[in-house]
Amino acid sequence: MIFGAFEKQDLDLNFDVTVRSGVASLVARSHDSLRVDSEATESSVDLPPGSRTELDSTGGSKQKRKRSITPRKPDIEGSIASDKLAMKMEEDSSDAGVLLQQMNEEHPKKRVKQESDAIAEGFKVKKEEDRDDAFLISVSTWDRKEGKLKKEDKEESGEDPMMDVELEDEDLTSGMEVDADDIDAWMRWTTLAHGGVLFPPPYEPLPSAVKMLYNGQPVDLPPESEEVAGFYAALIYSDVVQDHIFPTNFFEDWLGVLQKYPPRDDTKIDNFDLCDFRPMFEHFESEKAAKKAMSADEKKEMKTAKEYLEAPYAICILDGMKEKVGNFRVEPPGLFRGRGNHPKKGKLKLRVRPEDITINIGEDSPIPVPNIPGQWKKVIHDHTVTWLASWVENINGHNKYVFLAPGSSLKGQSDMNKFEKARELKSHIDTIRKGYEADLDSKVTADRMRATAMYFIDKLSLRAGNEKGEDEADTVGCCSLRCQHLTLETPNIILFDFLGQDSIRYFNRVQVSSQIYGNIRIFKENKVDEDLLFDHITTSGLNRYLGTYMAGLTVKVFRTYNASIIFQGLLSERNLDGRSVEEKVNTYNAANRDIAILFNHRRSVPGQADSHEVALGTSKMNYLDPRITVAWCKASDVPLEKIFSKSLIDKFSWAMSVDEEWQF
DNA sequence: TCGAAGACTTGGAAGAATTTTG
DNA sequence: CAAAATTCTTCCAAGTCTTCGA
Repeated sequence: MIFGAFEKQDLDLNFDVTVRSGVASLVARSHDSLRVDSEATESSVDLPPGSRTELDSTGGSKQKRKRSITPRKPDIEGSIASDKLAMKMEEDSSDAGVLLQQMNEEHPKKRVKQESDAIAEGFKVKKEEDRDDAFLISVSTWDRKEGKLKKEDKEESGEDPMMDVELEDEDLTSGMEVDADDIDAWMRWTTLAHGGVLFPPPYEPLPSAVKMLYNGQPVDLPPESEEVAGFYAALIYSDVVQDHIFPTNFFEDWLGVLQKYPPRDDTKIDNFDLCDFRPMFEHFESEKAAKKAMSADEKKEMKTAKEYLEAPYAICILDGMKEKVGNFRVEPPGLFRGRGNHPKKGKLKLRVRPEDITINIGEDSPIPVPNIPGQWKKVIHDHTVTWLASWVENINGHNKYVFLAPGSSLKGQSDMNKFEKARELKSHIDTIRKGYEADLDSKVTADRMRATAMYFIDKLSLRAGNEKGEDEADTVGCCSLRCQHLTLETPNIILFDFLGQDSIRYFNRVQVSSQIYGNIRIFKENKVDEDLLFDHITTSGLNRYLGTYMAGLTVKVFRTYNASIIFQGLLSERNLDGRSVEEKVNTYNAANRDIAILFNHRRSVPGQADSHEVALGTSKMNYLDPRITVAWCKASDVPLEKIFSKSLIDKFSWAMSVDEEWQF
């Protein structure tokens, strides 16, 4: 009895695309076992009952819940005081070496690793050295942050005069009694030095021979409007432009720019159909070709120059440790590429200036100087957040942040916390399942809806499904499912068909109990297609309910939990004795694939419109506890590099030391 | 109490780099 | 060897969930 089968033809609308190594179907027979059938490999595996709830004795340290108390935040906002301005780093000295030196002078007790030779030369650091170093750093920082080391932690931070100031400040200004322990819990760093963000180079006007045509005639555009025209010109043959919304939004915004910066030859542009961007497109193409045709040496030289330019921004010093920064390059202007049917796609994403950017940095660290003219919007010293810089993008008004790289200790710490929380769910899952099963026939509609939603979240790993606005793509998750997204088929089959995150289609035919089936029929009664299926529940209500079972439990934890526990079960079922490394890797990938299919992780196949294949990377990156993989590799003698790329090994450095017995 | 703002994780596309194939 | 295929990295959009503020 097949439950929730992905059928080949369901994976895309018009094309017969082969899902190459297996179409898996999730088979749920009872709440105690989930089965993943891999049709193509003709193998089916069952998790032994109980394996999902097996308790683990190695349980990690209980992490203190971040912000479990809600005292008023200390006033952390700073200003660009004139004396600080004087301390600004000089353009060519704002590199890691200088940052390190400063940190050493100001915090002599925070032993900053002296690597003057390597770091002073920044970009010249050899890759291998760099990696070893990063590994050492993240391990030691991680130790420091372990809950049991908190005492030491406190003593250490006590050495920093700024911490004392913050604490006193808090005690004075808030009526609430907050002990130093609590403050400590939501401080994410003590000292932080960094080089700010790297702005893209200013726009360079096209050669005068390259002009767009309007009504067949070349138009002399000023650089400001030429730049925006160029954004569109680069896309004229691409798929993103082949609908109505994109060009319409582009044209509207471009007309706005043209009003301010009209053609110098007084051409009046008001009809999009008369615009011919092909000369610009061809120019870009030939530039691309020229770049491609460069000799290997030239390419290498350019790369080195780029790394040299970026070196001061690529790392920061957090609590005395060198850490990689993630997205230090400011997003260049362009046309907004919303996914799916986004009503704002094609709109102009403006160039970000220093005046748009808030810098978050340690009080004692030199304030970086922007690499283009201008002053930062403001400089703050917020120890409770992990971002180095932020700005508001103009399309949706959302905040954007510069964070540390995935391999940093800060990110590694959160990542480990995430998986530890998922492991904690193991000891509550039975109670939770009993709870929602009992509520499936509740007389209270809200409870019955919540129970039914929980069933989908638990069994199908659906996302929570927060409410979305009119000015966003119409996508849904569990709580935002509408009647039109579920079709009932006899006997007891539910057909799910909706667009999830990134407008990826979720199509699944699922056999359910008559209780679930009946519930859905009731929830759909007297409603139209556009009505909410679960109109008596919300994501925040659902999360509040989950929180009563386990502190910090939310819907998303179920995804992490399900992915990791099922994956581990799949791996442990295969006896790999005497198999070649290649066969073992194939087994691993098959299990990974089953998870990716359950989670509906897909990517489009280049060239073939609307056709998708299973993507393994997302689950590996976000949902599968890396310690499962490390332990499996050790136990089965498979080099980790066969499974994790360099950047994943870096990201998961916190997980490398588990032994082969380790269990999720 | 509730909508908006804020902070962080999750996600696919595109481009770059590397490996395989012919 | 080149080009095709595959894998990895970068980019930045789109989620989740918490906190803020009226």
